[in-house]
Amino acid sequence: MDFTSCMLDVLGNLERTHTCGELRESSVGGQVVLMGWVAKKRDFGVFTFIDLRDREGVTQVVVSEETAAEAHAKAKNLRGEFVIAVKGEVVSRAEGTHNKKLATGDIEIKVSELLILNDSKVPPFQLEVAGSENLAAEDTRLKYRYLDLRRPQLQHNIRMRAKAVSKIREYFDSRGFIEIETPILLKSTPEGARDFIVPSRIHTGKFFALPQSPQILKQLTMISGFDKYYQIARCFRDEDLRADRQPEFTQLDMEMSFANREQVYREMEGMFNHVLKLIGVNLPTEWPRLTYAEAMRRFGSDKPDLRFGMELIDLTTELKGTDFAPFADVLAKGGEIKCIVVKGRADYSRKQTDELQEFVKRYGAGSLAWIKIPVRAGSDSDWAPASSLLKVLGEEKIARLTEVSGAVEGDAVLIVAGKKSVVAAALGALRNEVARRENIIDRTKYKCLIVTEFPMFEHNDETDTYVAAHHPFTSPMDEDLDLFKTAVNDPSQHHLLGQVRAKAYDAVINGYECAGGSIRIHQKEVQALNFKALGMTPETARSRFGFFLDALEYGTPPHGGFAAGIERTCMILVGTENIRDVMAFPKTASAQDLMMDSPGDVDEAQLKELGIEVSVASE
RNA sequence: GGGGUCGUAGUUCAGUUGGUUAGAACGCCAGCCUGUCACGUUGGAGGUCGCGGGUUCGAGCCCCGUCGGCCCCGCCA
Repeated sequence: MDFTSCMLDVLGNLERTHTCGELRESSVGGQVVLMGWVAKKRDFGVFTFIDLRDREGVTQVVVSEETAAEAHAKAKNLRGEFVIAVKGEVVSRAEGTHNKKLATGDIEIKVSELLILNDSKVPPFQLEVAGSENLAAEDTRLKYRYLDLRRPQLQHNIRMRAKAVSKIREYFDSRGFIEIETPILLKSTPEGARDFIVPSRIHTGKFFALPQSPQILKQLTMISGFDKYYQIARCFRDEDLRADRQPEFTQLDMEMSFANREQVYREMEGMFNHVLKLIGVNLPTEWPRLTYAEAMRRFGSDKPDLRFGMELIDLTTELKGTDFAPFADVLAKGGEIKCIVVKGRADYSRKQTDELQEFVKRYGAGSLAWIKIPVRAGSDSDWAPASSLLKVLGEEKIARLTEVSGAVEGDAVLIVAGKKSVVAAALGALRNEVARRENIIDRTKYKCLIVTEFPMFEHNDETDTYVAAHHPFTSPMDEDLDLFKTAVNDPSQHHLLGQVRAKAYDAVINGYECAGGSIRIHQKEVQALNFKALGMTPETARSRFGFFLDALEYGTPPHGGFAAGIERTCMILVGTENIRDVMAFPKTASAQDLMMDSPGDVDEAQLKELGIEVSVASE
């Protein structure tokens, strides 16, 4: 037993009357009991100020030697993060000692009794520091996540998340959707992301898999006749992490029968509009729609941030027939040359354009060409745009490109040439990067849209095969059904698969893909066609999805739905770019939990019982 | 799988061309203080410079390797 624990008090029958965030001038004169953590102690000898903190706020309490000698003696022993209860009178603060920074700053508690309910070690980092840049490094805070969560910012984020989920339930309940829980222990399907697998003890050598999403199960609830389903579903994907990706995450999962795309859009819009009201944002009842093709053409992205313009401009036509070899080469291979215009940055330095060049190279672009149009000073006869392409294209061509780009004096034009997918990826990312650097994004704006008509398949260049762009139950567009049949059944027309569009869609807010979904295939013939398109034999399809194919044969209604990322939605609600800011107990970028130190070893006995032997590959 | 970047006191950081005893602020500990709220004030403690190896008379600094955090590409139906 150490020294401090000898002097701990017991709570007994004492009951808290108020939180640390609610007392105001109107409560003056009342007797109250507050409980919380010591955020700060200011000792003045004969009296002591304590900032008492709980989840609702901070209240200043005063302990005076003169009026409460015993409590004052105890207060001497208080340290940061001690847990205390104080009993006392709410008093108005003296003239000139009000604290405007505190919601409770007009009053304080004149303590008559003080209980030390628990002590605390000195925290490994300071919970309250001025400026987020002085916060302890994230790994330190993650190791002591329970302490980091005491910070008002994280308290706010986690509570906002709870409110968002509550709003989602409120919305779907009111719309006649039924919440149905689906199993966490499922069967592995080697499609898509890597599964987390769980060994079965009873069936030694067999494994469950954790859901990447409850996709098939929610479709089965439609076949079961529930008509409208939703679930706040935990999902697991064993893939590498990012600032907005964790191995386990939560999604709002919904599905509805007898619905067309517009009806699903309405629920998607309705839900987000309901949730965004939490932060006082009113999104349009009907969101703008953009086809995938148009989004890629204009923004180089299937999740464009519409809070700013800076759209991609096509220079391909203007450069047809150029004898500049790199461009001619690109055009001969069916590639394209596009640009963005950065307003007012004709003053980009060599260092800055070099940095932007390095940036686009990450996306496979060979280089970044530029034109800078200086502001003409009076009757300057030597005035001319500067360009990295001046020598190879000539002054006249540069002038033409400038005109086509729409750039004016003072602007910079950034040009990328290459394969269509590379140009889109590089310029789409560059558009966001430049907007961030130039600080042209209005953080008070919320811009949403629905991206429609995603491609049904993506081409894999390495294997020269087509893979499902969404998932293998996504319905093709009615208009593309004949094209789809031809592409699948005529091997010589296989490449047409790349042109088939799906009834798939995403909801995008401020450049974040917040939800995605599709109308599903409900007819077994079309489903069989799709498996064939993906290179699956009927036998393979049966072994993987037999139960589902069986179900499709018993009167499956037309149906569709979507899934929305809870974390990404919350990131928008609280204005963070870090997914860990909206999860109570997140993992690091290497998929570890620094607090509980997981993943960890298991006992040899446990492995034996499961019939598992671990052989770590030696190097 | 690949790339970038960071790692110095409990925390945030500084540390010059490789050169004496590695510094600052906050925090912590002890004392003083009747109105603070970033309290003030006096004094004090606190370091495996991520880890291992190498070069050198001498390494926080240079080289090689390794571990970890963050970010990005691939991946994420």
